[in-house]
Amino acid sequence: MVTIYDIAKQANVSAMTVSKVINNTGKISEKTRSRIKKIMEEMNYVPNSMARSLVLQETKMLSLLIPDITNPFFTTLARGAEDAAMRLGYKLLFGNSDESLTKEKEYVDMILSTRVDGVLFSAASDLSGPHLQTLRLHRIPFVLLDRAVPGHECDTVTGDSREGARKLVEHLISLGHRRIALVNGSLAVSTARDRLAGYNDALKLNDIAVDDTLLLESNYKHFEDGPLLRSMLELPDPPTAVFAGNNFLAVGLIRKLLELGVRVPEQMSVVCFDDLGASVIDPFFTVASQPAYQFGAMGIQLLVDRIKGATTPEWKKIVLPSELVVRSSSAPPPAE
Amino acid sequence: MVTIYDIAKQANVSAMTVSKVINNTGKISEKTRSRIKKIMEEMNYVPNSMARSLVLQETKMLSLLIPDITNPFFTTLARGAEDAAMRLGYKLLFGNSDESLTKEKEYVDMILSTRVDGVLFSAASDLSGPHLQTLRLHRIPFVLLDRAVPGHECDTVTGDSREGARKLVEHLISLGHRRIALVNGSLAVSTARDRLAGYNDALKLNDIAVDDTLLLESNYKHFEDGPLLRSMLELPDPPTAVFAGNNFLAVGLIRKLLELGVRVPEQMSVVCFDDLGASVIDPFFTVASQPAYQFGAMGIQLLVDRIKGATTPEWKKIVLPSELVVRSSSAPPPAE
DNA sequence: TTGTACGCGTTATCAC
DNA sequence: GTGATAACGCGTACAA
Repeated sequence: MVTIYDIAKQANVSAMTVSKVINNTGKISEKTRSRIKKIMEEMNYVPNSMARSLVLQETKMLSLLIPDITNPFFTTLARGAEDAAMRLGYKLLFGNSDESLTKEKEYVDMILSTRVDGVLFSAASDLSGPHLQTLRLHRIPFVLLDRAVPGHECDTVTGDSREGARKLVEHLISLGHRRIALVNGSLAVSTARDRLAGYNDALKLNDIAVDDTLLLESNYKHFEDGPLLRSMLELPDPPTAVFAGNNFLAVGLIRKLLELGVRVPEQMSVVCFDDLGASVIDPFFTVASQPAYQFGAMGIQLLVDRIKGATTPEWKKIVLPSELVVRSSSAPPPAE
Repeated sequence: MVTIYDIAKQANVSAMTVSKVINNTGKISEKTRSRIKKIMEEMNYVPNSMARSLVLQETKMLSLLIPDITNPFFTTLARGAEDAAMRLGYKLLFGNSDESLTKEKEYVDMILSTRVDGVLFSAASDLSGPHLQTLRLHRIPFVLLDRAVPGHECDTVTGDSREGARKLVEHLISLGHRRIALVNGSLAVSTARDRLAGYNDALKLNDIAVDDTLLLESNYKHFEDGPLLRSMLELPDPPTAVFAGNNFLAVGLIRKLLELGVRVPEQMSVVCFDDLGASVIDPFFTVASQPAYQFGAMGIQLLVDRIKGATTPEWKKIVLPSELVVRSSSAPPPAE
């Protein structure tokens, strides 16, 4: 491996002069500068970023922890973070916790030993609290993305889940639905709680009683509660519409409905949070679409501001609006 | 930041003793070992992996470069790579080249300066050759994933694109199609060339003449050639089926067809390479499905073998089979 | 404008 | 069993 010393020897200068050329620091005559640059080219020299980090006490690396790398919401968010990071001169270390606390912990350990300058953290659930404590203990700045963690004040970029959920459900109500089910993610995740709250808001605003038998708590990765759905459909007064907590739940739900011979939207309307990304043929779902790319981009911006101390001490809370997009998965309830 | 010396001082031993405890190396009395461990806990000590890498001359990090982080094929591949890497004690540094040579180069530079132990490389195109040269020049082991680069012999994990394409097209032929269009990715990408070859194989085997007017070279990210498609449909003898080079092309194509009022599969059959992942509602496409997760997992295995010198000198070429999955996007051609 | 001495946090070697 | 020393590749402070 060619080092700064090899270059120095070749150029008949000290290592320091080479270092100064690399970093454009100090005064160097144009002549030696270009001579050294040429030699670096010829010898294929690449600075060792670890050695540099060791002395500089910064890595110029940020870490992005997401809970599901297969979900288009998070991959789009990742693209936003990646672009912003690169633009600001940082590298991004991706981590995929797979909604698992164990994996998340492994990534936190790696983050600590790698000494990244900051973390963009989309928590697996409320139980991620200790992981945030660990980061704080080690003075690693972080920004929470998409999901808040109760009891942890910090910079955050979240969506307006409550608002968005209310709009979706009111859309259903305006179509004439009054029996509206909610198939949600785990209530240990803040967005799921907010979406439930928005759902409740909408019902209350329209004088519809909340019926617990219409509430299903599943998880954001897969819809696995076919039997519960079936018994919900067999209720004396079954739902005519379902609000799914995220895109994957909506997909799983629809698959199950198709299997059960329930047509959407003729017999059952389905709406959901988050869009489905590029791989969908016929935009079909009525959704509350979130600006995923912006989540990542703004998160990085916030994080870098915090690292550079360019922010006021109080925590910044950015809330990104979701947009109600009405498509063909929602329609008036079937006539009695 | 607490260092090995802080621990040593607290424990009244030398830094060396602490190091030995950390790495379970050398002889240490059980008593001091547990005492030191306890102190490390209390002081929240985390080894600095950069300092360690500097002296050890290895980082235990691998890099994965993929061309499209929004494509389910590559995210699934990434999951496979991630799991395998973690299992073998390596961290994974993701890079998303976005099918862009410029971004790819930036990632290669970062790879060099980070001194990763090896690279899993899914090349943007044949033009990535120089990037591979760079890696080789710096003696960084790499494994090519999914896409070969002509003129670069190395370990590879690829799919049987030619075979799979032939099977897909023969499936169409067996349904009665004889005018079969190909909407392909850039021919600067090896898989696109292989799929074209498989397409040609199938036609030749069945005595169907290749008609250049039925060939469209687009790109794997988006289908953007609506006008060309339209003129193809206005041909005196238009195609009755299309073979799309990958999943995103198929989706873009279908969207365009819907727009033009062409029904699939009644008026036009569509088949494609790669499946669409978890976010698809009603598995619809007839596809050649590739074991994406395996691509990543086996790639890591190969790479680590190579790093450890556990492999024979000759290059390993793993070819993963694709599976023809017949669904509802393909049907006999419309009766004349 | 250029060079010297030192330190960043860790481990290998070898002596005690 | 334990410890002193040097080395990994680089940048800062200070001299020259």
